[in-house]
Amino acid sequence: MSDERKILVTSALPYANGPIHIGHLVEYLQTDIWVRFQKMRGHRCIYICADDTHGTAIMISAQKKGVTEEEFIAEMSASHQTDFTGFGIEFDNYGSTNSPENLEQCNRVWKSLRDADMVVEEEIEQLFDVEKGQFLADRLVRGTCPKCGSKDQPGDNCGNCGETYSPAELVDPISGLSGTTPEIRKAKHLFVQIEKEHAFLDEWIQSGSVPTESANHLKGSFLNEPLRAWDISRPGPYFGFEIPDSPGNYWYVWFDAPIGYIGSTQQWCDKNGEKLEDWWNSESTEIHHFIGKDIQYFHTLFWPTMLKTAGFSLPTKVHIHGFLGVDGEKMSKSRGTFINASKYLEHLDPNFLRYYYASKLSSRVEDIDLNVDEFVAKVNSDLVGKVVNLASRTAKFAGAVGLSDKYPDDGGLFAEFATAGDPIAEAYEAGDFSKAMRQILELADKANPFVENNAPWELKKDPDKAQQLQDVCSIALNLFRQLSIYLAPVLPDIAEKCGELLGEPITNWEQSKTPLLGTPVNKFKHMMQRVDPKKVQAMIDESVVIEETAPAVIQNFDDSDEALKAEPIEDEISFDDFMKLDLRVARVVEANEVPEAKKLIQLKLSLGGDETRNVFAGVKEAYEPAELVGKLVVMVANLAPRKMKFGVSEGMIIASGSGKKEVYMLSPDEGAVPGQRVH
RNA sequence: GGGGCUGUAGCUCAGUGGUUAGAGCAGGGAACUCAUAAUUCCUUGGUCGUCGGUUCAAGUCCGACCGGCCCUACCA
Repeated sequence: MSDERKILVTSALPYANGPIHIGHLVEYLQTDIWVRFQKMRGHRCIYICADDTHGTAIMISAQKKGVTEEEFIAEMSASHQTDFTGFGIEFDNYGSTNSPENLEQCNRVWKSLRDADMVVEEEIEQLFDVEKGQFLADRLVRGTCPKCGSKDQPGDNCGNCGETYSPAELVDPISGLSGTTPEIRKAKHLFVQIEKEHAFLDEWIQSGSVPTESANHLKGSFLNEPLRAWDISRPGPYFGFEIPDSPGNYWYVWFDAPIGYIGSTQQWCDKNGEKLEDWWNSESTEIHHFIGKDIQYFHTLFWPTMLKTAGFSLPTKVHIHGFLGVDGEKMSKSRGTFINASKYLEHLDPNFLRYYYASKLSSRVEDIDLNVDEFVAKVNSDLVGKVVNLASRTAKFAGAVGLSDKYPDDGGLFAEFATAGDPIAEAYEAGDFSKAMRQILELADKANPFVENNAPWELKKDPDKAQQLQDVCSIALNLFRQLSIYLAPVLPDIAEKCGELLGEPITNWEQSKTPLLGTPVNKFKHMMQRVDPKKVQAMIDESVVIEETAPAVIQNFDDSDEALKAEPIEDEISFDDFMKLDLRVARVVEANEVPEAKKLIQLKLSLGGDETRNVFAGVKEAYEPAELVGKLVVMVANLAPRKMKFGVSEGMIIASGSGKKEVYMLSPDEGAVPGQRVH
């Protein structure tokens, strides 16, 4: 450990629009473990994070709550930090993107982009909500497609004809904020031409700073064609920083968020008498970002481009992780598996989750699954049964006499454990925590048989064997101490308790190489409770989100509000509006496989007599063509025809569900005949 | 369709081209009682998705196919 490294580590900045949940924690725990590991190895390592506080969503949430944005983000930041502290996540600095330090760094990066002639301006026609006094993001506008006349289309492209357009081209646009008709206003937007750095990115992506699988993905997608200029401005009002040389315009939240890494570092430097340049402009400092796969292109395309242009160091490594699932499914509020950090802490020990995640995380960009049964079994069996048990079963025999003065012959166990420290450290370094945990548990599996074979409980019965008893316990406790050192990045609490038990704090990895001798052994206290499955269940039960105002009559139905939340009810329409929609009962008379299509089935629908329609329906994953023939369905009969890849579709079948396999066609009760109108 | 990833025991996963493919958990049997119904020992269980190819040698490399996931294009 001669070469001390200087390492700056970040986790993605949590957005100040909601509480921390167990999905977020995959990232923060992973990063915290890595940072603690580096610190134990004697490196200079700082962990930098901040709340990501800007953007439209924050404005809307603050408005809803009736507080200022500043009040809103202050409260959220406090809540985030409480959660992080509760899980033992220790930042060296936790800042905010809404800070003077960050503004200063944004200005600096911005000036560099200007100087490098990376920024272009373009007038864009955008819709303005007069009532709310703000420009509307594309997704906040709906209206009629200018090309095909389909109603209720989003502001960026038509779901019907596929035409892309600007929201200003929509016919009869409606604001999603106020429901009023917005007016067209021109606004100047600023774009960063990252295409200018395409060659640099091609090379950087392959440099080893990005996981291979991500590099391959980027190479085959974004980098395979010219990179689109990045729209980094938003017209006011917008909660963010106003662009100094473009009054009335604000930096888009994704511009100032990553710069928040630097801004928060600046804050830390100011507090600690350090120079920012030593961390962000130094070849001897490593920079490691930990992020989720969903935001990789910000961190692997835009971010390096910004850093390079502004003369900052490039990331040494971008560690990318997958998403968290629970029991094989996405986290779900209705199932109670969307668990907030604070809710977890009400019921369970944070160390359980720290260990469980560590035992699942690898250096690959893979989703991990929190299997509830496995969670209980693994923590109880590995940590309580094997590791902690080692101390629990021997400490009290040694309490009276302490540890032996001379390390006894243990058949090479201590030396073996000490040697194992190197591969374990390698696994930690690579982010392969699951491998590290496996190796540590292998050691624990060698320590327990040692105790078994030397039966201290038998030795205790014979006063002549007192020395032997002390020796056996000294060995077992030293082995336990080695395990605690190796687990310390994951389980700092266990390391601390081990330090208390044996009278010497655990602070450094190298302590695993030398046994403790001749010191007293303190009274053993339980180091970790077993996981109580009942508490896990209680946590899940309390996390279930149900409809608040369910009328008494339907209380027996436990339908969740998930579907409604996913797609809120549309604005009110008049009866005339409704009558424009011509729904008809139709019979499927033909259903053909479209071999090249992934989602579509070609249907011939009969409205009775000779009236038929050719319809492409996106139900391939949910229905077999054969089972559809003869079926009565409900179709939109007067929908404008749409040209699709495999032909023209002349209508739409009514179905519910989120798509893919979750598609449920509606069919009439018996007696209905094709051609009948539905109203 | 294009791009990326993935398929090893009931479950979660290891397996630098080289002896009869491993671990943990779960299952079965026994021992022990120091320990938080902890521990230890023994044991059941796999055509390594399928088919080809390269090689003296393939779970491992290559190709095709089949299945799963993600992004994207066609969810009227």
